[in-house]
Amino acid sequence: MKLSTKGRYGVKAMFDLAQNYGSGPIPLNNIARRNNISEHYLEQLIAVLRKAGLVKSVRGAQGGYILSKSPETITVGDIIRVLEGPIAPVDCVNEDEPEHCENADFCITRNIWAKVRDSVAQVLDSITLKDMLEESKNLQEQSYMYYI
Amino acid sequence: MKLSTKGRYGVKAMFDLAQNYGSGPIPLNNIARRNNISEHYLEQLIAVLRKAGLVKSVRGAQGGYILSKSPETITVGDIIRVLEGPIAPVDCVNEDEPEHCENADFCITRNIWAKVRDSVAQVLDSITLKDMLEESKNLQEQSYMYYI
DNA sequence: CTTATTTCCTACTGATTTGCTCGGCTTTCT
DNA sequence: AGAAAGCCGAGCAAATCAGTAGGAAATAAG
Repeated sequence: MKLSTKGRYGVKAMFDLAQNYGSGPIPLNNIARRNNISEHYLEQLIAVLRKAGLVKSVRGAQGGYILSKSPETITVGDIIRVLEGPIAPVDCVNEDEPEHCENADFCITRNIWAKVRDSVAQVLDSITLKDMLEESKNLQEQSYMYYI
Repeated sequence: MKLSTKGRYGVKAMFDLAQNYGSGPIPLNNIARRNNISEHYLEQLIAVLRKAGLVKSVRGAQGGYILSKSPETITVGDIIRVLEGPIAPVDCVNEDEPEHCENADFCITRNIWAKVRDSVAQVLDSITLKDMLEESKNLQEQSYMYYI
């Protein structure tokens, strides 16, 4: 039940882009440096995000990446699904094309995995990049208060 | 975010033992055959469950395995934790000993993974083997009704 | 006492996934 | 022209997965 670094790095990178939303294209090496991620590896991940239409790229000098939609319209679930595939603890409850299983109708464990899938999806789909930006602002205010 | 076969097979095997609870020790080859699992492989998994105290074994002819507690006191979460380790989509929100991360206090993504962990744990910890037995009975009744 | 049944234990293995690295090509701004 | 970026494909070491293989020890039944 672990997430791979694809999903983790992907969410970090997208959050970084959200924090810089409106400031033009952000070069990948900036994102990689700020988040301690190998630039070459992140390149492969963001290529997937680009092909899925979540980010746009600007080539050439002063180029970089931009969110293709505003932060409130992108959820963590969107990012995870692109990088990790459909949310499902086991293949027989896959969101897209559930693997066929002849005794699915009578399978008790299957119902459990469906519940897990739904609860994970509910959490991930309810959090937008904008929510994260706001939470980040709250945290900063709190730590400011702490030093008064 | 996939469960391995360890968790899946383990829950199936434990549910099988729950269905046979009170009928003395159940030999492993029966469980393996009923659930289409390699007996040798299941052997390794049930050894872990035994060492964790979830099942008891009876050696020798007419031996086998028995749940060490009644089905209503064993949750799916208990089984998964034994076979797959602590529930956590990433190590920094591990239930037992979270991996140290110096900027955990300011990490926004960390909060997301903690929410995922909690929602998964909530689902898995709320389902006991007895719940599964009852659901199984309901399903059987429904399919009986269907044929009247 | 012997034999069949069953658990217990250790080691090995092929396939797949993960988490990268390396090198080079193309585009575009200055 | 040159530097700064994205784009692309190949390769690779380590870990994990999902088993196999083979036998030793315990116990019930005959």
